[in-house]
Amino acid sequence: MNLAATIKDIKDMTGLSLATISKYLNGGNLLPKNREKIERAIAELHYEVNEMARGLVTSKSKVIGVVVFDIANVFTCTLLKYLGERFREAGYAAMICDSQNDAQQEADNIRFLVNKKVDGMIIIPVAQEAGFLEPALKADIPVVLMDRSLEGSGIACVKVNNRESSYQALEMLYNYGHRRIAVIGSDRELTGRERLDGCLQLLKDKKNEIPASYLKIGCHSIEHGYNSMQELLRLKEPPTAVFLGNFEIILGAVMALNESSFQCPSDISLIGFDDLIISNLSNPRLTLVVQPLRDLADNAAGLLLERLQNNKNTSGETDPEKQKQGDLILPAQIVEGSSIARRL
Amino acid sequence: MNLAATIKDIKDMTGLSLATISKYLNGGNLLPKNREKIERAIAELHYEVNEMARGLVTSKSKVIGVVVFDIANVFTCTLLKYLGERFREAGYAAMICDSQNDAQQEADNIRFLVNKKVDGMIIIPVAQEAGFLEPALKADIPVVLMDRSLEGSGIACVKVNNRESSYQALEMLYNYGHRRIAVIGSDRELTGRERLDGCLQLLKDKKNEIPASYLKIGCHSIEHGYNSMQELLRLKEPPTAVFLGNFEIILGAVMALNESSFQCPSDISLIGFDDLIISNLSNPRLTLVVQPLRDLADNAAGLLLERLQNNKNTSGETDPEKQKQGDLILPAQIVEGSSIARRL
DNA sequence: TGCACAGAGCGAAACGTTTCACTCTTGGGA
DNA sequence: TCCCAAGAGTGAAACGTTTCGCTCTGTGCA
Repeated sequence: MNLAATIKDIKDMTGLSLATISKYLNGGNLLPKNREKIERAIAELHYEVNEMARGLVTSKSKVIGVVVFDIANVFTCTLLKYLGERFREAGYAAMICDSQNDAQQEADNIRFLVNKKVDGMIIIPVAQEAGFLEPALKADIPVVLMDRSLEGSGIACVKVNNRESSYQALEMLYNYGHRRIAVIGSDRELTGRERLDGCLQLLKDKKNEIPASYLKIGCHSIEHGYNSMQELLRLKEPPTAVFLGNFEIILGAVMALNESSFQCPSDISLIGFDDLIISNLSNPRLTLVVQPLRDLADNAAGLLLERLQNNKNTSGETDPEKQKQGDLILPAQIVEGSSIARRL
Repeated sequence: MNLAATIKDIKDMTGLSLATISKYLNGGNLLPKNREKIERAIAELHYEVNEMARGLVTSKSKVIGVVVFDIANVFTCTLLKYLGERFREAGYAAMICDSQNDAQQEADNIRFLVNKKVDGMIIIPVAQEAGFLEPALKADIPVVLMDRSLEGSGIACVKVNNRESSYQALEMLYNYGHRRIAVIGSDRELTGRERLDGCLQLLKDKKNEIPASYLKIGCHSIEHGYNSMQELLRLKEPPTAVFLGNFEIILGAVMALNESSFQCPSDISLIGFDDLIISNLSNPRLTLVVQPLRDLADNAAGLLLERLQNNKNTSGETDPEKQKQGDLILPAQIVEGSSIARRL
């Protein structure tokens, strides 16, 4: 039916040339009289730029691809929210792809976004090697990682100081007088390994040996948290404090604890890594290592937008030295609840 | 540098015409020998279709726009996950836009997606009137709503039976012997109003009058839940049971309860509307009205995909009667925890 | 042997922009 | 008064596909 108006219709209506109208659309200088004419025509015709035609010529889409390992969790979607805000301010839209924790799908996502000619990408990766990024790098699309670095890839990653924060979390337990400290964590992703590292380092530094049964290493899942906590509580000598490696583990562990006869913090103290919102639900309120999600998103978005800007200026001739930026590591913050008891 | 290969490079390499190669790309019939030639060339050149050029000609993008009122919550992003799965299966990608609970931004999002020439839209709206959808409807883009209908708009909405489920939830409290029943809810969105309606209807049907102070009507926010619960507990005669209208309200209310000396369920019983996952954290486990998120997403995606299919077949000549579909209403399910005590 | 027809391939136009290189106009300084 | 530069506008080519209407080839049947 009524096909969308094009620049040609404006030309017919105003008598101006395509080039002039294009100039107007892209913010060039025009005689006020012509400017007015065009504006009237646009209003009357309800003209809207056809982004595909524009994209075809400029090979820019004003779209940023965001690839996340799993979209259905609070960590991810809060980041998405903040990222979205930044991009929108800068005139970019976000195209969000969920990898569903599957490396194959992640690789597909990258290819898909390359085809869509996104101008840049933010990625929270599933894979542990940078190979899957090749299509993007080949197409000269700037990439910024979040949360999980790809070691040795030379691709910048914005993340939290997992190691140091976990160290501090365990230090807190230690300073409260705890010696029988258990750790439920994951060694499946870098993030988890870094957190484990931090925990083990503190124990080592304090020469606070713990039995192997206190070390529950699996993946970041509700199940692992649930089972591990059950096992810990069943021990002849259960720990007096437990470090919970991420949101899902907290969820599972608290569930197991709630079903048991143990009380927090009188019987068992808890400190968790991740989300703030959940601490509202548990009683007592959990003490948590909280990631500065807003800062993480702001920095990642800023880094990417800056690159997009630079790429435009230097028209591709980017200094390879500048590309090889290291990680940007932000401090996490311990927010105290009342889930840690003092032991003397 | 190495510009992406185009169909023309394949032409040069194979000696075939552009039309033939295009035919190959779109699944037409070719001599095996030519098919092979093209495949070899594609592999060698790492050719990938330029979606913008294709889109310019076909004015199809194979992208579905998803506009959500707020991206940073479990309800939304779980839906996004399921929707994404369906769309991916059907060869579509999702472009997700966050309206941040702001009608202005929502209208911008619609315009943006129309410009991006998305093939269809799924919308969980902020606005209560359908006006903001005009750009999409004008451009003949099929739209399916979720969770919140736009009354009188004639646009299909996939949602849960808020009224009936809330009715049943209150009935459950009533059947457990509760008479002093309070309701914390929202009248800001249709969803909230429907739930309130259901609650009030049960009270009416049972001729179970409650004091005005038991009716806490505000918005779906943590704050409203928190403040309302505090106020209820401070009453001379507090309720024995409370209905919590959505996830955020549950969060706030449980927080207030945890800080008080009241115990659930001995002092006060709870039933909440929304998310399953949170019930794992609270102690005791909450009894909840749970929405069938997977079904909601499957149905919404199915409805939209079907329309896209039909539009293609009939090339625009859609029966206006068919467009004016009513809402698709799915039943929610009450999942019992142990947050309701028996009162006799 | 001739004919019709289906299948395969082709050339060129079209999609709606941007951009390059050019022309025209105007006004100010020498 | 003349000249020049800056500013404003223009026509045409280009971006990488799809698609329309056409031609060519070869097969099977009468």
